[in-house]
Amino acid sequence: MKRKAKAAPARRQPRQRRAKETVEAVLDAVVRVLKKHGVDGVTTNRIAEAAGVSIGSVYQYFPDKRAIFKALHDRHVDEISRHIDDCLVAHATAPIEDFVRALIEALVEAHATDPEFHELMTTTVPHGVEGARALDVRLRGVFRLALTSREPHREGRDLDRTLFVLPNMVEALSHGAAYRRPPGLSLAAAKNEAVRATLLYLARSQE
Amino acid sequence: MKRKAKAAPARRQPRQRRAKETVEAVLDAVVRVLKKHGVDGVTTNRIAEAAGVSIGSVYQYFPDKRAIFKALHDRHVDEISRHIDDCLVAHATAPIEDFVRALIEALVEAHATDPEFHELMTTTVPHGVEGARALDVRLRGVFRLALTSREPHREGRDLDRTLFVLPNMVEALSHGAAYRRPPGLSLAAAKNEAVRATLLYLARSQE
Amino acid sequence: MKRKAKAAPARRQPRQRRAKETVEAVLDAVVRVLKKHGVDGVTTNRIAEAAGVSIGSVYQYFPDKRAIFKALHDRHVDEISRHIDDCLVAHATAPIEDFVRALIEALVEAHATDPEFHELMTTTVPHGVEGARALDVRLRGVFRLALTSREPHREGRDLDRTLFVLPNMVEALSHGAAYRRPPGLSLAAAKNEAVRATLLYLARSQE
Amino acid sequence: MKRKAKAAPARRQPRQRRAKETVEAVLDAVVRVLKKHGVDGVTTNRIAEAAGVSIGSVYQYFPDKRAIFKALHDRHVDEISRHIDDCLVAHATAPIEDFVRALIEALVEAHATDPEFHELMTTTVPHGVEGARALDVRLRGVFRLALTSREPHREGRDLDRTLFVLPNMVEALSHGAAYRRPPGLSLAAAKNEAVRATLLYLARSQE
DNA sequence: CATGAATGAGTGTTCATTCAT
DNA sequence: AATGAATGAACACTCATTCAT
Repeated sequence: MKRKAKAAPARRQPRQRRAKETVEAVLDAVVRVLKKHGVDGVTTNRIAEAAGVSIGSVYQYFPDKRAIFKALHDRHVDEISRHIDDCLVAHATAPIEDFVRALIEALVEAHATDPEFHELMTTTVPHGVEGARALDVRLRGVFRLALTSREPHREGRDLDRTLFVLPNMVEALSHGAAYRRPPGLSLAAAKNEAVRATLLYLARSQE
Repeated sequence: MKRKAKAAPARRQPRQRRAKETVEAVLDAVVRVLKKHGVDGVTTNRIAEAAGVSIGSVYQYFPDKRAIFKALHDRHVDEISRHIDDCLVAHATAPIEDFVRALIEALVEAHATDPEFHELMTTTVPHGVEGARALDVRLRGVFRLALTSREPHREGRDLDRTLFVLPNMVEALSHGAAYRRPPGLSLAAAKNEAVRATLLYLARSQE
Repeated sequence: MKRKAKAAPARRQPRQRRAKETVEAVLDAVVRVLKKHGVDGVTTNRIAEAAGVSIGSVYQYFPDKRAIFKALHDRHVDEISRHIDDCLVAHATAPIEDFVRALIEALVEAHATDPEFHELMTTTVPHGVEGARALDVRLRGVFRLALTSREPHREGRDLDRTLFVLPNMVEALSHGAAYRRPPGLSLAAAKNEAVRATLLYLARSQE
Repeated sequence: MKRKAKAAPARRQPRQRRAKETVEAVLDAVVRVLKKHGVDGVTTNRIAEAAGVSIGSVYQYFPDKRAIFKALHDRHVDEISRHIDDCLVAHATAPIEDFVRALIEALVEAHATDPEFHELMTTTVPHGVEGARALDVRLRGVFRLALTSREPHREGRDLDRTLFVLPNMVEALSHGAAYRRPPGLSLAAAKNEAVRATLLYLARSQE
């Protein structure tokens, strides 16, 4: 019974795995081509070659070139989102300060791994307006959760103000620590100061 | 000798005026084309048409297409820089808090005038890495001046940390107030909170 | 000896039936795709999908795309040829006028069944030069037979002239009656007039 | 006065002449490429090269490839139409038989000049359905005029029937004489027989 | 034999740039 | 200096065809 249902997944699994692999290979290839040839040097054929697949296969998985860039941005957002979520659940019951510290450290870490790539992505690769907002919106949602679960009485104007400053501040300082530090400031020092500044604000956010 | 240099001035004045006008017309045209056709719809011929000049004239003033985008970014940076400088001199002797407040208000104002354009510029128009850093660097210089002129004893690590947080914070909150507010928060409220957060940090920046 | 020839038949029969079915399915699919997507929309993959077979199977029966179109044309020519032959044998001893009438009626009928398809075939689907001539040549042969069997003395110039006009006339008026009638003329009326005009010529063809 | 009005045409004339020349060069190039490389070998770049213009210039005058083919067909239809019109006015007061004879001779002549090209056009180059009908419709209009101007009392069913047969017959026999003759029949003989057959029908068309 | 994912040569087309007028 | 027709390198993308499964 249910033979079909059983048999199908067994075969679709490798197919989906293959697809996933190809998609990943293409996105990784974009990064490599981007670093080597610059934005204007990123052609679909070059991507295919760098990915080790045929140009036809690229178009099997992406409707057009823009979709490739979009997928790359989305992958980044997804990765960051995963880190954010991990922090959220890991410090669900801990003081919010711990969560904020962990969050900033995770974000800095994520962007410091390959700052060149991240900077190229945000400054040269065209990404839609909504793409730029995605992380901001997500961060806001997470902070809303983190705050209201701990201080259920907070709401309205006061909360809105805090939820305006926190995401923008955390994102800017994380990026800044990763690749916009003043010369002479270490990554660790920048990270610590980012945390300190954020907690400082958080402590007096509801005045 | 120097005949050329002597003969020219009489005619160069009008010529330079004409040139300036054309350059401005082209840059304004880019903005219009950008809004109407999207980034991918910005072609040099379309720019020329929208500017009311021939494509040949565009190339009289810009070596290539990238230069046009660069000039547009530069114009924006210059405008912002002018605001920053104005604030700096206007509050040279006033408490630093007054300067910070005026600065943020000026920046928010500048970006709130045409948020659609500014967001398009930062998210869709390719701008070199150094272009993205220009404002950051400038802001850092200004803050260094503002701080050291008032508190000559501040220096080293402490100062670096402050000069890391302040520019990133001010820029992010200014942009955020202009076009990344949470729904339900007014521009004025966001601006005030941006100021409050910044001053909060500033007050305890040297701990 | 002839082992292969002996062993195969038992299995070849069903195989050939299967093959015939697939070929027919493919050709029918071309017609459907042609009507729905236009000539430029006729891709081999779309044909395969519409035929309910894999693209690989299509290439099992057709060496390349042109062969598919050729087969479609051939099928049409074969069908028409069958009608022509039927008329020929059915009126082998009858007056030639009866044969001509029956022939034209059969041809009109054949093209009036699906005029859209027939018009698309002749106007948009590329068919080799020889393909276009096939029916003309066949028709000429049939008329030669029909005439010489009845009037053995006819020959030479006179016969050539008649064998030039008749095929062209019959074909043109048959197609015309099916899908190039003036507005306001019924299919039946056009058919009758086509017969009348042809018989008129035939009656005085040897002057 | 009216200086502008006078000056402009003087300059637009050469521009339009140039445009016309380019368009003609492109269409002529298509014919050459078609004969040398076959339909599938007709690429836009090859056309441009054969025409001695850049591919960019081709696209200055034609929106896409199909438009090039369409223009080629249109040019043919226009040329034929001109011949038809010439016959019409040249024999406006002469007996209709003279007009028909002149018409067929003109059509045969027109297609016999380059039968290879004309046959390729109708059998291999994709042309829209309406394109195929254009000449038929035009011919019908001309015959209507020729008939009603001479025999004003003809109308209705009778006229419709005649206007169905004549265009189809004339077109088919003209094409046939040009490149579908039976082997052994000269062009002149075919032409004469085409005329004879048409006049035969015309003489008894209103029975 | 059937399948359909993968291939990649080749195409139509764009658009930044030039240069004769 | 201004013009804008002409250029052609280069690109995104398609689709006939193959072949491993």
